[in-house]
Amino acid sequence: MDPTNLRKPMLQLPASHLLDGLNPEQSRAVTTISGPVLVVAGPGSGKTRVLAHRVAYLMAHEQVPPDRILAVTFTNKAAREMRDRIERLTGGGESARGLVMGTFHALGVRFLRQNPGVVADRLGILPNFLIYDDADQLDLVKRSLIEESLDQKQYAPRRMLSRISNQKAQLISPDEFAQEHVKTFDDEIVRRVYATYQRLLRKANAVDFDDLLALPLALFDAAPRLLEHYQERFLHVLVDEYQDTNRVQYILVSALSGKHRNLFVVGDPDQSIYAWRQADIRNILEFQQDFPEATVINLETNYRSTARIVDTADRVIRENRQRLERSLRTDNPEGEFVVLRELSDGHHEAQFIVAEIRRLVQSDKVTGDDIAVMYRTIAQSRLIEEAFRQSNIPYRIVGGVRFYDRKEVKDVLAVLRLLYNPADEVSLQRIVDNLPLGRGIGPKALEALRYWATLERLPVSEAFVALSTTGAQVAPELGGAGRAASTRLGAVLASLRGRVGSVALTGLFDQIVSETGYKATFAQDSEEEMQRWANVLELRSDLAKYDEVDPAQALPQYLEQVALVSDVDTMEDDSRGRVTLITLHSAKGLEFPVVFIAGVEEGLLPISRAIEAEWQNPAAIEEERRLFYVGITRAKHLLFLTYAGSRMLYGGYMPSAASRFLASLPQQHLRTVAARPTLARSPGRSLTERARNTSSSESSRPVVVVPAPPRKTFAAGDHVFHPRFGEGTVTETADRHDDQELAIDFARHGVKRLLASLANLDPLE
DNA sequence: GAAAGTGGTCTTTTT
DNA sequence: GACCACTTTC
Repeated sequence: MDPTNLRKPMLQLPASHLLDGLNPEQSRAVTTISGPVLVVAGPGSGKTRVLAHRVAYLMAHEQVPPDRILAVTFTNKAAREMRDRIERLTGGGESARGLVMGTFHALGVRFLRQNPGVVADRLGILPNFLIYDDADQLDLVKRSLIEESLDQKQYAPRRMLSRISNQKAQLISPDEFAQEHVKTFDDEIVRRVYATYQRLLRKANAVDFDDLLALPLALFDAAPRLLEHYQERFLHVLVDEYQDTNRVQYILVSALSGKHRNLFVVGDPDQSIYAWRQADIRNILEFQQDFPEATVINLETNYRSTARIVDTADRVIRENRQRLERSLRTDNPEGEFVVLRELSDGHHEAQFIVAEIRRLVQSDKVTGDDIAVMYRTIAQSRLIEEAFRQSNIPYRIVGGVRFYDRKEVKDVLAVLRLLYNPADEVSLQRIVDNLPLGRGIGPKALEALRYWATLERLPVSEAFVALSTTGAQVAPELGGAGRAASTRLGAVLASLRGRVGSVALTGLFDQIVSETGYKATFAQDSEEEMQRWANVLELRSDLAKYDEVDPAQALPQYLEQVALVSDVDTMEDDSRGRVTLITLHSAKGLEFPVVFIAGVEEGLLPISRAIEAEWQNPAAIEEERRLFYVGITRAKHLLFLTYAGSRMLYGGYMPSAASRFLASLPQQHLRTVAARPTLARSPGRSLTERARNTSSSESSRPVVVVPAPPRKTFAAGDHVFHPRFGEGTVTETADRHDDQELAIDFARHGVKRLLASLANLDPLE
């Protein structure tokens, strides 16, 4: 941590091996050590490798002490992997100790935690601050709406939060917003909500994700010598996924590298998929303007995917107008065809994916680990998950509801959070609403205590504690039942607080679930309840990981980890044979031998919101196209693209059209199969009909349509898969005209009699 | 104050 | 079809 610590590293390894196996451009990226460097790296071009080798090279060859290197990654997982890699390259052991590496947000916390005095004095944030996640923020916005007497129907909290976050990501304070950015009545509402939100956030001694980026800058403004200290210290600053940085991150990085100007950024403008959270593609496009002396290196050779996949990706992304002209190439073999498949609906799509996965796994060429199914929206995962469960295909889901976001987990976490930060009103509210101990404490009691606490200049939870210790003088207008219930809660909080810092977190957990009566709320007889209780116990095992940590430090460290881990971070490298289900966004940076992209449809990819905004904002569609590009380029060997003719939306089936993006797929790499005629559930028109009937929009351009395979016939004993009923065995068959009537015994639904032509059955081996 | 019921609204992606 | 805010009923 000490910047004056300029000790020479003990590494005396020959550094020559660090360039082994790198191509000339990669080598140049590793060895261009002084001045700003921009590496524009296409997918699969070895950028992770370059980053790791560069850091290792700086340490081993240039003798830069690890603690004078700062590397920013997009996820914690990437940081972990990078560290491992660097350690392996530099002789293992603890060689990478001292390297400052992590996400922007983790880095932000680090700066704040390292300077508690200045942060408290100048920014008004006490050392025990909490990090509010998305759900907490939303709670706070709702509370702000209530305080401002605004209708939640009219001013959707989600939208308000997104507008607030946009302001914060541009460093626009509530005051500045009020003075310069209020143009419409809606802006005026935003102004009010933003101001209140920010006030409540600070009152709760909490910071949100945007603050984690903005507050370090405020800190440096308040204490310029602090910035100088870090500038002096960091000889080298490296940033991964630079195309997805926002304005604040750009300023932070520029500031930190301001002294030595050794700023090394790696990114791919074609993979910029976070504009919606204020990522600013200009950061990478204008790097050379910002740093005129910059060296620019292009990595265009793809080592990941087959030639057919690379060419397909290249053709797709070429259609974007706002783009640096460049190409992606590979020396890899041609590989297999890309498969494009139309299905009648989402069930059938899931069933197709299941059938293909079975086929692949049974061929022994791949295992479940090798396969990922990607989609645009989390909602799509449900049908696929269901089909996997019914077919006993092991899977894991990345994204969606984080473990820490589950209700029952959050309930217990709320207590831990409140113990750490008594000002955390969001958690207090949660406890009052959800734990048995909160019963009997209604809005009136809470308001009375809140009022009293304000008068006494205490955090609200202290009012509860005070009730249990000093009783009568507290909140005199609080009557009978409410007073009794509040006193009970206060007593438990006081008792728990007495043990914080001296007892291990698991001990605290045990006391919480028993004394708050939480454990008793889970009914023994309900399977669902038992599952939820199992989740609570899983939280206990998670806490147990911190039992080795000094009890005084365990709670803050744990809570910080909870706030900053993403779902991808917890993804194990070894998925133990399970297929990965993942959103396209989360899949960035990953690779799989086999990739399915489901729902390549108008309305999903591109998403409907982007289509609606198309005329006003064509860039939105381009971002969707980049997302598709990211998906395609995750695949090493096999790529399957599927879309459905109709899809369930708001509880009803809606016709769905093939994505416009499919029109740019090169036909020579494609195997296309249209939907089988399915009479049962097919309100959507087939692709050919759609191409014939709709007008000249791009989306209607026909993709090659291969005739549907001949209808299969079934015999008794056949194993089949039905999109609704799952797996079953044919027990009887009877010929009806040119059709078959089948009796099928389904594992989960018993015997059904179905017509072969209508039932969407797929044979199973 | 709590539980059960009703009607209206939504679904983009995440550190 | 799921979830939430709001109501009715006890």
